[in-house]
Amino acid sequence: MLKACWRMGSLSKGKEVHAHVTKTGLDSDVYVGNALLHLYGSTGQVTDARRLFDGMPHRDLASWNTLLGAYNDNAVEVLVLFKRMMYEGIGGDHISMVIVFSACGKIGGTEFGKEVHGYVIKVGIRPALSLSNALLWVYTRCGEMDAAQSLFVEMAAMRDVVSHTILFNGYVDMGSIDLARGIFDQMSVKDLVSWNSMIHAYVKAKHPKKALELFRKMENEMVEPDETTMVSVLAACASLADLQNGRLVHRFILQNNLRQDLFVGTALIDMYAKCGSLEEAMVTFYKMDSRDVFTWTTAIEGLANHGHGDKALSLFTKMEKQGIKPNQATFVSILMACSRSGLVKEGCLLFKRMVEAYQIQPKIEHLGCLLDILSRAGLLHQAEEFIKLMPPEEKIIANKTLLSACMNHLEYDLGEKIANGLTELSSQSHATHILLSNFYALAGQWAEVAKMRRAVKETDIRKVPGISSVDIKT
DNA sequence: CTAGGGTTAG
Repeated sequence: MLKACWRMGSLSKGKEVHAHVTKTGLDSDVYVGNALLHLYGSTGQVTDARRLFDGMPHRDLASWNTLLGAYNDNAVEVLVLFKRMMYEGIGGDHISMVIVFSACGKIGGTEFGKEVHGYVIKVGIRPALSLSNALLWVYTRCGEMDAAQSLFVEMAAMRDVVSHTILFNGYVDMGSIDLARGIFDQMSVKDLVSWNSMIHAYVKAKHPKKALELFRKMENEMVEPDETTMVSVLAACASLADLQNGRLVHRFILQNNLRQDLFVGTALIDMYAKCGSLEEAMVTFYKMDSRDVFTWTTAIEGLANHGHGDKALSLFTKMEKQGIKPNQATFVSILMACSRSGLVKEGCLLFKRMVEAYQIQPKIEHLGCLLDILSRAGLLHQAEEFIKLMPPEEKIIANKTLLSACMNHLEYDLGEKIANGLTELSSQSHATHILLSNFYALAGQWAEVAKMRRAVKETDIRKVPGISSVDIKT
């Protein structure tokens, strides 16, 4: 009965059964208890699962494993619970270990993983395939590809699709995409996940054409794509700015009855916006029946990139009204919108709100946007003050931005101050010398210009084009 | 009861 409930994912029916079982006293049975645990765990009711577990008169290993499984999204809780298991003298089996290893991989800590590995050897749990795969995953997640490779070799007799996929994804994370492809091509059995992984790897590595090529190959081999495939393929179209192809993919999604979930919807919005069709992006946005912070941020970014700062702002306001909490990426988009559209006051207020109301630590992207906003508006002294708040390693680039702004606004005095600072701060970079040379030329300080030209010649033998002409933006 | 894949940012 309870099995039927969890297969249907019906929590309410399960609760009815739970009540009935409690009345008849059947709930003291371990099997019934475990079934209930699974029901709550699989429907995301982790707190209920925990309460039930704590109140169970009898528990067996399956009860512990089921609770571990319920905590699968919370790696720290898994490790805490496992420590308690060891403390209470409950020896885990290979199922517990798979969950625990997975948690170690998510946290990325090798120490605990190694500790657990030692425990597995000590207790003598047979390294079943699932356990070896989980360990393989821990190694790849911790960047220990040598260890992963040798474990993979040890597993030669029992490797499956999952082992291969874990290994080549490890190489992808290291940036060795060709190595990854080599493993992928050698796999005699490929499933949906391995295809999706390899396609996505090309998208991540900025090889969108190869991603699309592989997608076609997947179709030729009659493997049915799913939503995850579509997200990667849409991202590939977006980075190629290939609207025709993007529309074809959209049609493909509709024709094959693939779900337009949050991921697919967001990828569609991004694709249309990046391919230049803001209208289709916004139609997609408004058609979606649920939207999360990614969806909103993507739409705001699209509006910003198309120069609609005002619309981006009102969408941001709408988002807040709907109770969606913006994150740091949202603020990058909205500040970018302000910077592009010259919305000085709004940009400053939003920056303030980000720090004060949302307690988001400004990252260099945010600082850069605000600096841009101030510089373009000619608020150069405020920009100068602002640079003082930036981390030292960003000050050079920030001062270059400010110096360019000084040139655009013909602010020689401040410009000279910045230029002097830059001469001291800066490494002997070409770009800096050229910028300084241009500034001094604009300010009519020919002695300094000569000095900078000499510096340019010293740092590079190559002739730098354009050095003798002064670029004045009008 | 367990393991591998997906969305935002010059």
